Amino acid sequence: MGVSLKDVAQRAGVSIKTVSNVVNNYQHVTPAMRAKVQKAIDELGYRPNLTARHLRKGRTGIIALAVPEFGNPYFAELAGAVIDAAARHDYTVLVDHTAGLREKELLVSQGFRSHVIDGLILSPIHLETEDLMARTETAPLVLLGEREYEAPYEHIAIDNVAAARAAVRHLVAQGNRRIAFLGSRTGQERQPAHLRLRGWREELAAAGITPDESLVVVTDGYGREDGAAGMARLLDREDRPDAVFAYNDLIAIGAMRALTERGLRIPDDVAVVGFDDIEESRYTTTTLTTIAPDKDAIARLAVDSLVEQLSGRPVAEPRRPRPGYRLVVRESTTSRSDSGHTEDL
Amino acid sequence: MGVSLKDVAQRAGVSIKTVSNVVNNYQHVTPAMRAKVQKAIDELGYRPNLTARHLRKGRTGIIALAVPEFGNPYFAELAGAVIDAAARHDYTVLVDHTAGLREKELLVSQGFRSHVIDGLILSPIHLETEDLMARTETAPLVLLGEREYEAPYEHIAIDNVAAARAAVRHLVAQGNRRIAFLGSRTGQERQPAHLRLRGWREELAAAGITPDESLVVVTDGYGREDGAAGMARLLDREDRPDAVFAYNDLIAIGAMRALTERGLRIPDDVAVVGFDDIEESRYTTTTLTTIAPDKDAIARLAVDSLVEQLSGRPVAEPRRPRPGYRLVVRESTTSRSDSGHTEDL
DNA sequence: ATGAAAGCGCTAACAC
DNA sequence: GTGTTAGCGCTTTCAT
Repeated sequence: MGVSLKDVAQRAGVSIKTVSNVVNNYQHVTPAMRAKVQKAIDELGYRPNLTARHLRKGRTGIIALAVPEFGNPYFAELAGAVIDAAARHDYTVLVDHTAGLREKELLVSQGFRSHVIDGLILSPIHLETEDLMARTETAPLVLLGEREYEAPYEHIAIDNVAAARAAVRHLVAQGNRRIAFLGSRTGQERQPAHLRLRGWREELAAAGITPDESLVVVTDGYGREDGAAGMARLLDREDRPDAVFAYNDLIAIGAMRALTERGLRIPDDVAVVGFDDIEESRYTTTTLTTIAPDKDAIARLAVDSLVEQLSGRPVAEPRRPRPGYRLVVRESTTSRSDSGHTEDL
Repeated sequence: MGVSLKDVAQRAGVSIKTVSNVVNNYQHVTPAMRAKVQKAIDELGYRPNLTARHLRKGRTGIIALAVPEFGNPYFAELAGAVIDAAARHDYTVLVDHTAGLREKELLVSQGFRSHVIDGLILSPIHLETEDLMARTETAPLVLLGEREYEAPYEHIAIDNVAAARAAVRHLVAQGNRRIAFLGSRTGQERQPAHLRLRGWREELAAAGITPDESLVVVTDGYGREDGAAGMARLLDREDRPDAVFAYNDLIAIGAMRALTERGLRIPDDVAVVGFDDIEESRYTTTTLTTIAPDKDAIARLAVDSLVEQLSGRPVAEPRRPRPGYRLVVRESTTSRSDSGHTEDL
């Protein structure tokens, strides 16, 4: 096995405690002693066994982040931001994906690695409030994303309704009237796209346009192919829309692909707005107008909340921090000369 | 603190060992005893403390994966594949990113979390052979990616030279002659793009075309913006190329964006080939021809190798498994009717 | 088939 | 300032 504190102590001719003091940069160690111990450490190539330290301290310094899938760049970019935010607090991140399966989300929220992770950041899609209420795991949990829950957990999310309204308002301002919503899951109230769909309804109504529910398109998933398939179905109808508000950028990009394949021009024939501001949206041939959630702020708020709870703050009254977002206007909704500006909201 | 084995033993009126037997599904436990213990476990809500188990067993069941950045979908997609492959061996993956910094790569390879990870899969960019030789950490390490090392570690990578040659051969077959290489780092031999650049040189020579080194474009990084900037510089010259072979898909996508902005048609004016086959490449307005490494195979081979080493196989003679790859022909190199076919190589 | 006891490597109390 | 000791929760001989 490896070299332990005992081995180093023996070599240096001191006690275990002294070596421990040196390793942990304890204040009151004479420089001479420190040097002597350090020499033994170097000679033996000693590396502290963090597992033992974890057992002793009851904490590991590891937090978990569970997202639906890395295939969606939004979550990949978010994961990078979380890792950086956690590193600033000396936490390491264990990343997992749930494939958007309620089963897997449940498993993760119950603490799939009990006692090895100090806390969890979870971005659920199909988890239900009752799942959360039945949770027995005691490690702190912070929720991310659009789904809303009646459960005593901190939830970090931008104001999705307001953001969706901003997107639709922009489309209306550009003169569009038949605006479709692409990426609904089912007709139910608690579906993932709930809030953005509500924003779509509210803003249309506010603009004096009666929301045409037949323009709400259900997709199988939230990827590019789902957007392409949904858009294709929409275009098969007689009365095609003049604009599309997509649940996320991937769906929007899939939709743009479908439009291109049919020879339709963006935005002249159909304007498109997405949601997420993944980097890809800045490089599509027709660059994509989108809502840009402040991913760094989301990551920071989530990690800060977790760290705070780990330091002992009670969660009696979970807050609901609101990270910022922007509407980023690009070519998919405007003539090229107009695009490129950004609206902070 | 939490509920321990001792608490359960006390409640059930048995010894610790018996409870442990039940928890670990040990064979020789009478059903009656098992039921009694299980009851106590359920009543107390006992969860085994994995940290303690780790300390005792000297293994944690956690392996680390370190990639340059999640912003590149290739690595995000690969990470997903590695997590799945590891799960099949009951390993959990701790994902980290190095930002492509040699400093960070060094840190990670030295075992940034000693004793908590059983092994490491690292995709280096700027790490040097000497760094690897100086490594003191004993946890097994598996290397990924294009860089080559003279060090005793297993290295999983497709045949980059052959793959690059296939890409260039395809371009030549389409009638292109002035084929640029986009994404070189410096003029040195050991640069990251080394092998793909060699493939470019070899295939051109084989086709009877003298490689024009002025068509090798250095970029600052490996992202979309780097590709756009590099392509712009190339187009500022008088004698523009008729085709571009990019180091990866992101650079290729950036290049396509630059071409579009200048009103050039793809592939009529300039054909483009990428490398990685990220999903995005199937949805760009002009879909991108690319080399598609078998990511699942790469992930599987890497995890299998690690697991094998963890089970005791010596690494005296590290192998060099060669996962497969394909040339996926899309619109960026052919007229639309020709595209969509795939060549297994 | 079950129990008793040792010890994985470390930190935290408490002595000196 | 430095040494001694107990114990975190678990698995693993070794008894019985």
